[in-house]
Amino acid sequence: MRDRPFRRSPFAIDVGIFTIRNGQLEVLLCKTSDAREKWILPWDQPRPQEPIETTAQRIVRDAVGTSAPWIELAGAFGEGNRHPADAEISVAFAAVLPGTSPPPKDPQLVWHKVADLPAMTPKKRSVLEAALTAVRFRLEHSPIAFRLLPPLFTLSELQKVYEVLLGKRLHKASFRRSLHAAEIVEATDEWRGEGRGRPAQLFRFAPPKKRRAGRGIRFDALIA
Amino acid sequence: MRDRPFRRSPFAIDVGIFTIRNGQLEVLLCKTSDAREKWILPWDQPRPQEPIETTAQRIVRDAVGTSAPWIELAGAFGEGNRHPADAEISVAFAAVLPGTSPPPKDPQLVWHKVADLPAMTPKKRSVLEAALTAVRFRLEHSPIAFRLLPPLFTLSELQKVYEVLLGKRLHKASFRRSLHAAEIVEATDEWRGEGRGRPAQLFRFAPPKKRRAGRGIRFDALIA
DNA sequence: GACATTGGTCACATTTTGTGACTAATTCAA
DNA sequence: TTGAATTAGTCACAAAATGTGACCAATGTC
Repeated sequence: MRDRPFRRSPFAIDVGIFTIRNGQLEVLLCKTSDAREKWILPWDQPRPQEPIETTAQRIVRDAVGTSAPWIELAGAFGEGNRHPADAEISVAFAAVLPGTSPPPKDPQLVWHKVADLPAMTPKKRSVLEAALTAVRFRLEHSPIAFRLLPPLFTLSELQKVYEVLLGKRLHKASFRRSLHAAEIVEATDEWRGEGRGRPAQLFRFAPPKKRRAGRGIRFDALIA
Repeated sequence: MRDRPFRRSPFAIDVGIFTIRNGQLEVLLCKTSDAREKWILPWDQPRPQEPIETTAQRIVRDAVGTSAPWIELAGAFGEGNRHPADAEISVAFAAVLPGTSPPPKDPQLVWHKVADLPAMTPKKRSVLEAALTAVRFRLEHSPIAFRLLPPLFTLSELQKVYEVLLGKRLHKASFRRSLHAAEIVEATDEWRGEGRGRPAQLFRFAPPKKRRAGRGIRFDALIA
């Protein structure tokens, strides 16, 4: 995010950066210098010739020091000149980071629980909603959940990520059965003991080679 | 689509307009004045203060006289000044029309079978691919298939739409069972005889009131 | 050692889906 | 007029996927 863009540009890139910490979904917001304590999403403008995905990743890097293991287009908005740089159009991206990522580099950047957001303008808020919707929506088609975890993780941790994103409890046996059937995780020979309870085996994400042909139509997934 | 934009604007809206005619998926393309006979998607630039969804619908109306019953954001592209109006960013929408829609108003606009596309620049082509992907991808969450049909349709027609979009045959009994279970169609007391064979009952789309809570995770829908 | 806690698996009931075969209503040709 | 061809619509059963409770295993705590 820059205070003085080196080139005036009529569009802006906003990025909703999400992570899970302490079992809660959080988003990285930026405090404005505005007296009314409004918060906005990290943003910037594309440099000349810069692809917008590159801009989005640059915004993430500027905010937390590393690029996001998952990032995707979430929406586009005509803004009516309300954006900080008077952008007429803003393009929103959604990104996720592992919960183990380093803290923000700028004190104006603060992680906020998605369940307890601070004051934002309705417009900013709706951009955030779009990013959040994109994350939840792509959950079953993109390996988002795995990107919210470090390379090695336990199956309980993975299940917890799904539970947080879906907002509902899952049954352990069902969850693991689907996981193994899809051959989407690979067991390592490492185990982790986390204080009390039996130690858990560590797994890594195994990108699927070939997708099985999907089954019939699911009309019950239709909205409106 | 305008030849001389009344306001220079650095971004453009492209719309992939799809329909199904004669059992084939088709897209509406515009012939450029270029000697090399390249084809592009219908496009325009937003007017001052105009929301981009409005621009997209205006492009559809200008092309075929009616607005699209379904239209949705499909992608955003940094273009590196290759767009006809030197746009740096183009926002792509995907739209569908019933196969019964009137023919294009401009002779430069021609329906092309998606399975047999004419010469396009790689960039334009990838925008079209993005629009097509958006249609296929949203198929199970948006009532797209119903928007490709007139208000009253037979179940065989609906099945055919799904088969064309999915690129595979479906089993009649399964298809209808899912359809009725989701209460997504409503029988009318009209019937239509189409030459030979038993007449078919006409149905209308019944927007679902309440979604059933989805079942477990489908890891086999994950890509890459 | 008993117990609480977390990980991991199993078996079985229930639900959903795949599939072929069947009946119904119409047109067309002999 | 009859029967083959064609398209619509339904049924029943097999196969597969999912929901669910119970169980055993390994660790820390008291």
